Amino acid sequence: MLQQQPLTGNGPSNGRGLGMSGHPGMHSLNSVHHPSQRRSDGGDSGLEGTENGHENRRDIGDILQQIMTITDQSLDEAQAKKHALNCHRMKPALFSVLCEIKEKTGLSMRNAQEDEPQDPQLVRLDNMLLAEGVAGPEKGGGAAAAVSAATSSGGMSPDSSLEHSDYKSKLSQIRSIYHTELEKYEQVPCRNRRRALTLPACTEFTTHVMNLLREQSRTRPVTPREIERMVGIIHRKFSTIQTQLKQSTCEAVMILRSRFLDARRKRRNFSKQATEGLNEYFYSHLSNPYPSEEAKEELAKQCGITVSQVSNWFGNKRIRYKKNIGKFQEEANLYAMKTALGGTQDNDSPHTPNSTGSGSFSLAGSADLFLGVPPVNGEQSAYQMGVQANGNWHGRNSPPSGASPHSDSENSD
DNA sequence: GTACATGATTATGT
DNA sequence: ACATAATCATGTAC
Repeated sequence: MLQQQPLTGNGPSNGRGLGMSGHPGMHSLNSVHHPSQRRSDGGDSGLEGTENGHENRRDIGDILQQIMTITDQSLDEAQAKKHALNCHRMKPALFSVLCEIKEKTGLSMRNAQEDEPQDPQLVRLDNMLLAEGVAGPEKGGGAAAAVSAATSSGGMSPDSSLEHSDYKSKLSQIRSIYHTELEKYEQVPCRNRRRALTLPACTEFTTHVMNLLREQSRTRPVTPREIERMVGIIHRKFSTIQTQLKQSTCEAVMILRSRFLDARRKRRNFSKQATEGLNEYFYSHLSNPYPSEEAKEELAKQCGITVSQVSNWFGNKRIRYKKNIGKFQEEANLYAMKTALGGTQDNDSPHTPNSTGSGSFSLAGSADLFLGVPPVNGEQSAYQMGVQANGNWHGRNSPPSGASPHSDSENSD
């Protein structure tokens, strides 16, 4: 009676009938749970018309014998034999016993670590890919946003648009490779499989293995549970591949990004015209070399650089000039001359020296002031005045405090 | 290879 | 937010 239970077909319904379609009772035997007694007598009196254990034992011996010799036979012979065995009335019983033995040996349990909790590393990778604009929806601005985020802090190099598009194209290359690959490995749940026109490799492979195992379960003990486990293993393998793909994609993006940032950091000297324009402005506003925002914009346009580059340049120039005025005398002279003579160069300037505290510096007005003064001996030349009167420009907030006799207002012209 | 020039970055102050 | 000062990192001349 115990043996009867499996036959009532209460086993899991998935796997049912697969590859066993021609064998009534087979599917239920596949999922037999405690048939241990069955082996003891080999009886199975419940099985279709078995008269006695004696005959059964002979049957089984016969079957085993046939199985043992099957590999020695030709393909055709073996095929025929397989079919015959398949139809043998003892097959279901034997099958279930073999399955049970297999289950007990733990053979099929290998690699059966179930549950795969969401890997935190994978989550991180996903987030990163999303942030970099590789994963997620293709929004034209994705890559650009990442780039501008990366560059917003500092000034963009003048050819940033070039590098920009370079970065973008490289990133979209990575993106497309990533998606092509990911498609292969993505596990499309069987239920939604119809959605995809081309099956991802994972699903295809899984289906293939499942079919193979089902087919093989006709001739060797393979339980549906085992098939399920195998599917699990395959999925895990594929998700490992997926993780690796994500990892290397992240790496590629990082490399691309660092290269881009490096390129941004790379220093390229400004063109001669640009330096000239900047110097002209600087020396013609020596008393207050703080271009206003508009002046900076103007200069940036004129020199083909960015506003922040202009700011950098002026920052560097001021500090370096102040540090070593003597060294810059010749240059100052030159530009003063230039400005005085041609003046053409529209540093025309709205001489908009930065509004902040402009009033305080009037020491040496501007170009015109040091025009006539040859670079005497460095230290005392009129050029320094802008700086020297009271130490430096940044006293510009503090009133001249007597240090500058002839000044009360900034008059750059 | 070295020294210097120069654009960019960073820390700090206002 | 902007300026300075120091520093970094690279370009360039020798």
